[in-house]
Amino acid sequence: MKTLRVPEATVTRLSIYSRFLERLDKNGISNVSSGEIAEGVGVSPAQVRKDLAYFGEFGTRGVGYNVQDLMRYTLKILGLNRHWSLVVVGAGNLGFALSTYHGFNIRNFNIVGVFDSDITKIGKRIGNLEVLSLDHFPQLVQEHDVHIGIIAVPPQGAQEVADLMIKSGLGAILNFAPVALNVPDKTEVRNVDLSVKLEILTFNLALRSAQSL
Amino acid sequence: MKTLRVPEATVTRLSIYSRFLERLDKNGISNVSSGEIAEGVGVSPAQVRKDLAYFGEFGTRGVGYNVQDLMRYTLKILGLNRHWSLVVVGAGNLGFALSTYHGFNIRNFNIVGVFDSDITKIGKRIGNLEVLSLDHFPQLVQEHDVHIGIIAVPPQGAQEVADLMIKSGLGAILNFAPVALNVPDKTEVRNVDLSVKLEILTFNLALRSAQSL
DNA sequence: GACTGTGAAGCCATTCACAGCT
DNA sequence: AGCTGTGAATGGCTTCACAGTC
Repeated sequence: MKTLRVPEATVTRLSIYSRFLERLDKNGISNVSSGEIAEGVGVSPAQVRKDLAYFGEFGTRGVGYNVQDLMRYTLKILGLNRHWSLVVVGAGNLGFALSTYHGFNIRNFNIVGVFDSDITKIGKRIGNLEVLSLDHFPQLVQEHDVHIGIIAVPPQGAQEVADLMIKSGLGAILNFAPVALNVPDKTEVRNVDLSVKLEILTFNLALRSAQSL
Repeated sequence: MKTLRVPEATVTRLSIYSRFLERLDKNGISNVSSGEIAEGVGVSPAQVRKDLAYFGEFGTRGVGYNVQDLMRYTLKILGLNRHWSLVVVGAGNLGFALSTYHGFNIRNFNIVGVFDSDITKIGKRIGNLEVLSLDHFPQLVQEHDVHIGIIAVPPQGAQEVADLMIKSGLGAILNFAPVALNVPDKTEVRNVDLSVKLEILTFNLALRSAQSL
């Protein structure tokens, strides 16, 4: 088997390209060059071409790329030629925001369950869902063929939730809790750490004011 | 002047180390080795030492690092030896969640203003803040000496908000809108793109099921 | 003996530059 | 002439391996 080794940064940009292409398509633009994509998303043209080259030849020399075709290819590569059901654990403010985040729907993601261990939150309505006790977690995951879970609980509870997710058969976790999760190799985990991003900003601001002394 | 060129990945990890060290400190642990830090946050021991080496020598050979000292150093490096006032633009679900996110307070970040252009949201209470019209934006930024703004509006409005932030004197932006912002070089921007992270997961899940055919 | 600090090596991602096609 | 596709060159981050210190 040809083992496709693609840099994660490339996958990240592919996701961004695909959204940009959707925008072009919606605006009725049918052809685009690597330079225009680069301009639109803030990378170099060579980078765009190299990224796409990992997956095939999608363009026409001298002309560029067909927007609709390339859009479909990128979506397919990202696995977005199907629906994905998601579950969210944690019905606090962040969990609520994620459960109702419109950006997910647009990209074919569907939240099918929201869970919390806090008895005061169970039964609460979020959109057309009801917050459930974690007792129902494994069953709902099975019924809806869920593969991805989102963790939006405080750090102390995150590992326990991850364990439950893995035991219930999820293959991928998006973790918003600021802790390193311990999971088997086969489980894909990506962290979104809100404070870290802010601290990159403060680092740079602090550096800058130190330099101007 | 010695120009300190530090990889962004190093800054990211520094932020993670510092939080881990806070946890150790809270648990009364006073000494730690690079191996223990590595274990705790999921990187290699050499990486930990290399990262710290960008900023000085903080350990004792044969012994390790003093937790409290190293914690303070890392916080200082990240610019967290002071308070930072933040403003959030966008009082939708995401803006609301960010405005009330406890993780920010813990790290010395303080949300001092939440704004929206939607007249139905203005006046709404979020914690002890009131959602304000953008008319008040420049004034509040000045009064509270704000340097960092968070964008939590739909993609169409993001660039306009960024322009206002820059005109009002902010030096750094954390952008949750899934678009590339156009800003002058001096303005620091970092993007948090929720869909992108999910799509890295679907990419890997799709890849995996393709490989097992 | 244990663990840090660091030059060197290795590895990976990005950029360059140009051949190839329309 | 214009733009893609790609091998080669570059640059940057991570890992290695060991000298230095307690």
